[in-house]
Amino acid sequence: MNPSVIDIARHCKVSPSTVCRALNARRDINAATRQRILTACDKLGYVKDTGASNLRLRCSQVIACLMPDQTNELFIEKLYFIKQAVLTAGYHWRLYSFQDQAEATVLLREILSARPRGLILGLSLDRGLRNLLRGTRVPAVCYDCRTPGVDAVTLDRQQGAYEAARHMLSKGRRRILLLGSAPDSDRGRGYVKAITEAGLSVNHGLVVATPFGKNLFEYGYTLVKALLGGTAFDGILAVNDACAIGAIRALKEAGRQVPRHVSVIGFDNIMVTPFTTPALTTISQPKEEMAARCVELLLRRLADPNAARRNVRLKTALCVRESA
DNA sequence: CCCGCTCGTAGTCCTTTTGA
DNA sequence: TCAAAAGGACTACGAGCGGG
Repeated sequence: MNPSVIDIARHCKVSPSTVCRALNARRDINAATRQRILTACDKLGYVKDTGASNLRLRCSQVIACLMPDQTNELFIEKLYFIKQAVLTAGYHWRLYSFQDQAEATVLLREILSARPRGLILGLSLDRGLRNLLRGTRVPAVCYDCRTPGVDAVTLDRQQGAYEAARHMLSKGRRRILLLGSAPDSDRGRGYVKAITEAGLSVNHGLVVATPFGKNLFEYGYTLVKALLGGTAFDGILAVNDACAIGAIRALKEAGRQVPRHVSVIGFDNIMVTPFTTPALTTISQPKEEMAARCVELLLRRLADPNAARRNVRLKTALCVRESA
């Protein structure tokens, strides 16, 4: 049985309230008394019962983050900025990651039962889960996804892809490969818009959709390698930087120079790109701003649970690194 | 006598368990 | 079935004490 503040108080011959003062770094306690209590906590193996603490305070200080499992660099960077934003706002951060919808459902129930102060969701909720969320009244915000009735921060990928494709067209590229995105996806719509605005028609042989997988470096590499034998292209708009880096490797192996022979634009601007692949132009996600806006929306919802729902849509920025 | 520091008492929070 | 109790952390309020 874990010792409680009462046990610590008894051991130190003070009251439980004095122990609480010591544990919570309050000013109204003598420094020597505080040190004596903290030493006793260490000695007796005291661990705060957060359930009881939440009970007393009527809320927890935890902002939970439920995100899909991913192993890519972008995911790590996203989490880093979300965590920083949560900590900066003075809350604790807990990450829960899921592999499929079934696990997400189980985790969401677990999260809500712990009554977090807020929730950052990396998935769209179905009707059942929306009802669950509404019942607990835990304020939530969707990160880069949408759920009816829930605040959201999303990214305008269509505009990003549109600007990227226009950039390549302005450099004289006419056969641009859309690598990893379907024509009816956000990126695909931006691509199609730019192509048609330039008076060209969309060549469906230049649109290759790939499912999101564990290793997009590999996808980019193998797909471009396979295409190089038969399909002519002078530009690649890749679904993300990892895919683009794989594509560039395949191009190099085939003796094609980037960007002299083929322009390549990735998506996401992961931190490693400028060091590993300086020639790669990329469409930058404002990850830090997205995280900050999420927390901002949560705090707003905490202050006014009845505030009108908001969807903050952020723009991408084209980071041009190539010279061609 | 007043003020500030330190610490204790009593009561609160809400859900689950227990007992009548 | 329903009321009461339990669980642990926390704080509002107030008391004791010493120094100016």
